[in-house]
Order: sequence, then structure tokens, then C-alpha cells
Amino acid sequence: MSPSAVTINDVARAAGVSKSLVSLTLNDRPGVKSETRERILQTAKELGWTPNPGARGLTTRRAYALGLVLRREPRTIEVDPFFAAFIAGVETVLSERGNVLVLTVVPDAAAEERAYARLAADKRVDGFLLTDLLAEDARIPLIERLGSFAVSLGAPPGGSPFPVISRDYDSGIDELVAHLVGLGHHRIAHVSGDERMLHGLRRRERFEEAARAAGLEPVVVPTDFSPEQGASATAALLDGEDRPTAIVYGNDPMAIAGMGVAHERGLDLPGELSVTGLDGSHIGSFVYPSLTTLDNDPAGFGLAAATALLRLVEDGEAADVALPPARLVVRASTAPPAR
Amino acid sequence: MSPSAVTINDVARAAGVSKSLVSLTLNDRPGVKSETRERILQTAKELGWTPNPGARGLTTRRAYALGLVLRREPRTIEVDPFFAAFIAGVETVLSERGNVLVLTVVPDAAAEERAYARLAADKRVDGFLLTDLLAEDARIPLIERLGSFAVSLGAPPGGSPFPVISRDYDSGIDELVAHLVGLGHHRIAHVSGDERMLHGLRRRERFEEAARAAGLEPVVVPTDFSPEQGASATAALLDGEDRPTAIVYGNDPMAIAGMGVAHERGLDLPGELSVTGLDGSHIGSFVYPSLTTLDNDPAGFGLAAATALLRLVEDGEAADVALPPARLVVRASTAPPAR
DNA sequence: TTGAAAGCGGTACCAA
DNA sequence: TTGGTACCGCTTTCAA
Repeated sequence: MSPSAVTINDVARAAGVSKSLVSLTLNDRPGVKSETRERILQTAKELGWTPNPGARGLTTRRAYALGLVLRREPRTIEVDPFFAAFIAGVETVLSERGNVLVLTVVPDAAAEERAYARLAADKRVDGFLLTDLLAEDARIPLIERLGSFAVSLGAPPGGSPFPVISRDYDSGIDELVAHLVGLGHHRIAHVSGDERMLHGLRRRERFEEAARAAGLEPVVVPTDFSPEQGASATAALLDGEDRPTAIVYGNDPMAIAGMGVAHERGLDLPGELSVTGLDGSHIGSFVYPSLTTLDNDPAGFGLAAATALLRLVEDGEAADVALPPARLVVRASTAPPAR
Repeated sequence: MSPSAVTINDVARAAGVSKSLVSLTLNDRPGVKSETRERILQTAKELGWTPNPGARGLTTRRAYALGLVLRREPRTIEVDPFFAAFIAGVETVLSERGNVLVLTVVPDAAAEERAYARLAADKRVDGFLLTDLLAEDARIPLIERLGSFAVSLGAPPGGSPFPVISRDYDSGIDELVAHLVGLGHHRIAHVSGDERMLHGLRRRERFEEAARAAGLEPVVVPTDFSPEQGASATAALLDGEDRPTAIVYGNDPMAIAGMGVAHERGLDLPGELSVTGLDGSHIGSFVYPSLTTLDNDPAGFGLAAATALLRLVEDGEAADVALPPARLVVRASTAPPAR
């Protein structure tokens, strides 16, 4: 009934050979006469047989699966625009290699640790994709201790035993600041994301460097990357003295929330306030004014990360990957300051 | 090294019993003296043993995993705000029962069918969570044919052999229309979502009924649920004659895009145009004006769906579930028409 | 180049 | 209440 009732034995019998030969053939191993090999491949296809990963893993000690554990506040669980495309990128690699993605969403650090430990111990996955990297990320030593593998999006400052997939965002931030300065802005603020996160911190640092290099005194309001805090940071900036004429937000959702606050106060955007996001999202092109931002390539990240991780799992080693640098996407939310 | 090097044999040896007893104990089966049972449980805990799902599944014919296949246009892959919380809800159920979620994102119908077939044939999952239900959804007969299980979010009109998780949205739409009518709106339009999708169609139908019941002539512009089409539908409505004073969008992202278009045309919101979303998203409270919408409970859906599906897989049957009705969330984007 | 048999980590049946 | 053993589907020696 269930189409997969067919096993290696069925194939062996139908092809008139032993299980061993079927196994050797399927795994592209030498030592099978090419006629036999053809016949086996043929009948396997006819029967629609595909090896059972569970049974296979019992001897190969593989799960043929990769894990992604997302930690998100239950209060405001809503995943960044980044992830759908990231997962789709991962998927393109996995599906053509018979692997699968195991996704887990956890509410806090304790549950997170349990999730990694459980997935590794039960051999549910062969390795992990590490996103939202923290400066001192406990997951890296944890995964080492668990005897599993990983790749990280971004390079941990302390170094990592695992491959790193990175993308130059610094030059994009330079460009973005130059763009604003070129428009005539002198008071530029940055509503930064969670600075315990590597990309939040790095963006903040680079923003400050770029601003100073342009002779400006950088103003930074740190947040946790949530729209809420993006909104309150904006309110603080707009209600304070020396109101900025441009605000660079750590991500698009915060920029959108910030625009809401500015509109609420009756400001004309971008005339009285220029805003930019970061990590360009789809919805960013449809708000008013449409959002200037730095693009990102979540699918590219997913593809590179999955490829490297699979390679690490299979060959025991894999190289770091550097993706093409982020690019500036100029839309309608930035303009010369009206003054 | 890897903590899970410990197997049932290790536990049996350490407890001084046979594998069989360990297995019986772990599966809460009768016929084990309670002292022995205690001793086994104790040593299992000490050794940190947890049964290997792959090996287990070999005889039980279970994967101890559920599947979620998402079909998304590669062009504009960005997943609805619904999914993160939905998955988190699923997770709460799965994690405490030693199950896991396998997530797949596919670009088109062909890949989708392959994904279901593969997941089922390879016994990677015991059943599927069906979201974004279509009016005539080919996935239901497909999954039956594959000999697997499913639960669907929403009730297929043709009926379904699988449990249905549903939530009354009709009364919410009635409330929403009544809210607008109460404010004094006479020309209310609906930018509907993809009408091949069950919830898109149902919302449209109910909107029309509610409008007619209030003595209004409903205007509907169908879309595919994307912000793009939300934007272009809005442009068409605003530029046409007999411009509506209120627009009900099929989801929040379209409403946000629509507000962008209205702002771009210099309209004052909500004075000159009231707008509402549907399926309340987090970001919707931070745009300007903050979005009136109908709430949703993605986590509740996830919890109910996973519970029912697991029950179906284990007991061969599970009842339908009706979640509490959607409620109106009135925020700042709706007001009396200025005229 | 091929087949037989053992073993991976469990479950299930049967006899003790 | 217990232990022995066959077996799940596949990979991997090892002999033939």
C-alpha cells in the first residue's frame, strides 16, 4: 500500500542478485560489473526504491538531516524576513542530496541547550546551522562537546573550529553612511540591534567608524532588534534635543516601526527625516516611503551554509565561505535634509 | 565521546537485565516488576540513555517526526508572519513527546508533490501538517495514496478523511464590517487574497455577505496575498471612480503595502481612508496608523494541529478541533470617513 | 565480481 | 516476570 513498502531485498530479488550488490551499486562503490550495476539501477528505478535513511543511518551513523534551532521570545515570536529565504536556500542543497532539515523553535536558552543536546544524542541530525551568532556563543563549545558538527553565519571573534559563512557588510555600511552624508546629513543616528549578537555589534561599530571618518559624532541607541524597541528608540531620538536628520536602523522591521513613529509626530518623510533599514526585506519596498536599505542574500547564505555543513559531515572538513558584499539599495526614504 | 554512544545494551548490562526488559520499561509496558522497573529507569537516567529513534522506527515503522511542506514563490519568498508562531506551537507538543519537525520549502507544485512523496516513502515523517489549504487540494488525495497521515488547517469543502483544525473567522468578519459601517462607511472594498486558497475564498464570500446584509454593494479586488498585488489593487481602487472610504485587506502585509500607496497619493489615513488587515501581525501595531485587524492564534493552531496529528498517527483516529473565534482588534487605522 | 553473514539499536514474540 | 532470539532495512566485512 504505502509505496515505500519496497526494500532492498525486493530489489535484490527482482534483479536476481544479493543485497550486498544492490547496496554497493547504490552507493557508487567499485567492484560491481557494469552490466549488473545497470540492471540493478534499472530495477531499483522500476520498483521506485529509495533506501530508508533510518536503517541506513544505523550502520553509517548518519541522520541524513541537518538541524536549525531558532531561539525566539514567545511574547513576540515572529521570525525575521531573513529565514524563509534562508531555509529555501538550504533546501535546494538538501533535497538533491537526500537530506532533510529539522527545525526547532525554542523560547529560551535552557530549552535551546536541551534541543541541541537532544537532537545530537538521538542522532536526529548530523550537524547544525548556527544563525544569530552571539559574541561569546555558548553553542559552539556545546556542539563540540556533543561531538556534532556546525557551520556559523558570521565569524565568532574567539575563532571557531567550524566553517564560517560570512558576507562583507562593512563596505555596505560605509556606502550607506556616504550616501547620507552625500545628501547633506550631519546628524545621523543609528538604532542598533541587539549588541550581544555579532551582526548587531559589528554593524554598530562600523557605523561609528564610518560616521567619525566623515567627521560626524555618531549617536547610537541600542535595541533588541524588535519593532517595539525600534519604535521607542525613535521616539527618544525625535523627542530629544538635536534631533537627527537621518536614522539608520539595524533592520527593516525596526525601520518600518520607526517610520510609524515619525509619521505619528507629523514629520514629512524623507524631507524632515531620512530613514534606512538594513538586511533589505520584501515588505520594505512597499511601505511609504519605500525603504532605502542594504540588501542581503538569505538564499545564498542558506545554500553556502548547507553545502559547507554537508561537506564537513561527509569529509570531516570544509572551507570557510565569503559571500559577495552587501549592496546599497537606494529607494525613497532617503533625501537631502529640508533645511 | 558523543554522549549518545550509550545504547540499550549498555543500560541492560548496567542494570543486570536483558534488553527486552529495558525496552518494555521504557515503553511503559506491563509485565515488569516494579523494583526492576525502578532500577532500569534509574540506570537509564544515570547513563543518560535515550532510545535512538531511527533504530526504533525500524520495527515500529514510525519516524517520530511530522512534516511541514511550504510552497512559496522563489521570487518573493517571505513567509507570512503566521508561520513562526505556528511552528513554535507545534514544537511545544513535539518536543515533550520526543518528536521532531521536518520542514521543507519548495518553489512549485511539482517540487511539492515530490517532497511529500519522498518524505513519506523514506519514512522521514509519520504525517503532514497541511496549511494554505486550497479549495480542491490535491495534497489530500496524494497523502492518502502515499499511505500517510495529515491534519489540515481549515475544512476542505469536499470533506477530508483527515482531522480538521478550524477557527471561526466568519463572525470576526461580520464584526469588522459592522465596525466600519458603524463608523459611517458606505463604500467598503475588499482586497481579497488568493481565492484558490480556502481562507482567501471564505473571507471574500463572508465579506460580501456581510456587506450586502448591511445594504452595501461589495467591491472586491482579488490578489495572490502578496504585498505587490496588495499595492496594485489599492492603486486601482484609489484611482477608479467611486473611491472606497474603507478597504479591508486579506492580510496585514497587503494592508501595509496598501497604506504605502495611499500615503504616496497624499491621502490622510484614517481620515480619508480607513484600512484594516486580517490575521493580525506583530508589525501591524507599529505602522502608522496602527492597523485595525482580526487577530489570529498561530501558536494555538500549531498546538492543536500537532496534538491531533500525533493522536491520529498513534491511535489511528483523532477528532476535529474548533479553536475560539477570531476577535476584532481595533487600532488607529479605522475612523469615520471625513466627508 | 559475487553472496553469506554479522551487526547497527531497537521491538516483539515465545519459552522458561 | 524474565531472557533469548528473530527481525526491521541497510552497510560492511569476509570468503568464495
